[in-house]
Amino acid sequence: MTKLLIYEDNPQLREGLTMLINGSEGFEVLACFKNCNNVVEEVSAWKPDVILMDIDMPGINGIEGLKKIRQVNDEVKVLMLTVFDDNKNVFQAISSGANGYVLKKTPPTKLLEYIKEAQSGGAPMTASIATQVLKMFSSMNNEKGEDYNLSDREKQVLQFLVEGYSYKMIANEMFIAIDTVRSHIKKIYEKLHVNSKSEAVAKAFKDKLV
Amino acid sequence: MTKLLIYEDNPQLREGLTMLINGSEGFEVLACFKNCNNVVEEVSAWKPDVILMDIDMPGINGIEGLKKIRQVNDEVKVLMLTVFDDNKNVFQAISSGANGYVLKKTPPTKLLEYIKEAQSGGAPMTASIATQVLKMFSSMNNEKGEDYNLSDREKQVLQFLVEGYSYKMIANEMFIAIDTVRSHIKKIYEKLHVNSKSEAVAKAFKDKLV
DNA sequence: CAAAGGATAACATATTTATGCGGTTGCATT
DNA sequence: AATGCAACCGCATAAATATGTTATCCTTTG
Repeated sequence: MTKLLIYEDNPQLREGLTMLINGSEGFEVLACFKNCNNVVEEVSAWKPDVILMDIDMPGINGIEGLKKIRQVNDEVKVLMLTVFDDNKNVFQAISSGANGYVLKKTPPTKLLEYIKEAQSGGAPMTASIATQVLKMFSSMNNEKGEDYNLSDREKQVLQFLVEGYSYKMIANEMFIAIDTVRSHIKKIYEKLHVNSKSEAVAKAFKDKLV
Repeated sequence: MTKLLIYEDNPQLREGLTMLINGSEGFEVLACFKNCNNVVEEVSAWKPDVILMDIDMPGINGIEGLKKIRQVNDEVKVLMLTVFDDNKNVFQAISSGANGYVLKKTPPTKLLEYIKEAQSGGAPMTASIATQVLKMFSSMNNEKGEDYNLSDREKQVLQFLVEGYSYKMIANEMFIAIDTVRSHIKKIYEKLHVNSKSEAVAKAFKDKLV
């Protein structure tokens, strides 16, 4: 039995969803709310498996509600409902920990499928949204490149630099003399074409060496 | 009618997939190949709607094959098939332009659904993989967090630090005395709770202050 | 108006870093 | 056997950095 909570400000849609879901084998709507004002308490009290969360709500919107939930509960699956598939919300919702993102125009049978998919750890998304997510994903990817072929030891040293260690501390951590640390670092600078600690650190981040 | 190409080195699986798909209403396997050596030509010649691409193949693997395809064709949907749901491949595949990523153990009926979903612009993924994608997505976004409320001038200075400038250079760039640069940097260190240039740089990257 | 805080600047000093040079050892490839 | 290379170590020196203290000028805000 999949237990749900519904957050939706529109009374018609709220009723419609409730009837649809309660009328389906294996699903049960525990409660409905028209805003997220007490979302944390409600989720704690009802312990649902899945939450249907409308995005466009007056007061605390769905994304804010989701964030509140995630501050105290990483387990419950949250399926975002929305009319529009606009980029900004999708990104926000997903990076705030939404488990799925579906349009309200999704046909009833499909919606039930999505709920089950969310419950079992999937990431149900309307096609148009899935495409957006993949686009964002691949566009933000940075296609590293340079190798610099640092030796193992050099990589370790660079790691320590990135973590803010001084030469002395690195020498201690690695059980080598400080002059050896110097040697390594000089080599690293040559290979990365830099000539200061902070440049090396910056390059390490930029080039995803760490 | 959904037209497919299949790339899969294992003969049994290749046959099995072909039979499954050809035996289903609305699907047609145009051709099968056991490697990606001529993938570009083959795709151009057959013009499939969807490609099933095994990841683990000898020679040119599925990811490389995908990349080759994407260099000349952004339209065709590519569904990656794999035995393992290991992180690295998922990331690579998606950022190389895969439309979906499913495990080979996916049951036949589900697979057909996935194919249709891919064709209609969706992003079909096995649940475990979808979860990974969302995790990556949300971890890489991070949403700053700390504010540190650096003043405008301090932000500028930090920016220069990140770009590897020395105090002297910063003083020149900003038309202020080097001692003023010191003052700013001391303030920055206090606010960021660090005490060296490279730590500040690292923190700037980590917290996306730059 | 007074307080608060940002931006500017100077001076002093200890520590750290960058860079040059030199070297030994041990392992793997040729 | 010879070569190359990573890893190790030392010494020296100039430059840069970190830290403290103090002080002026200006704008914002209660």
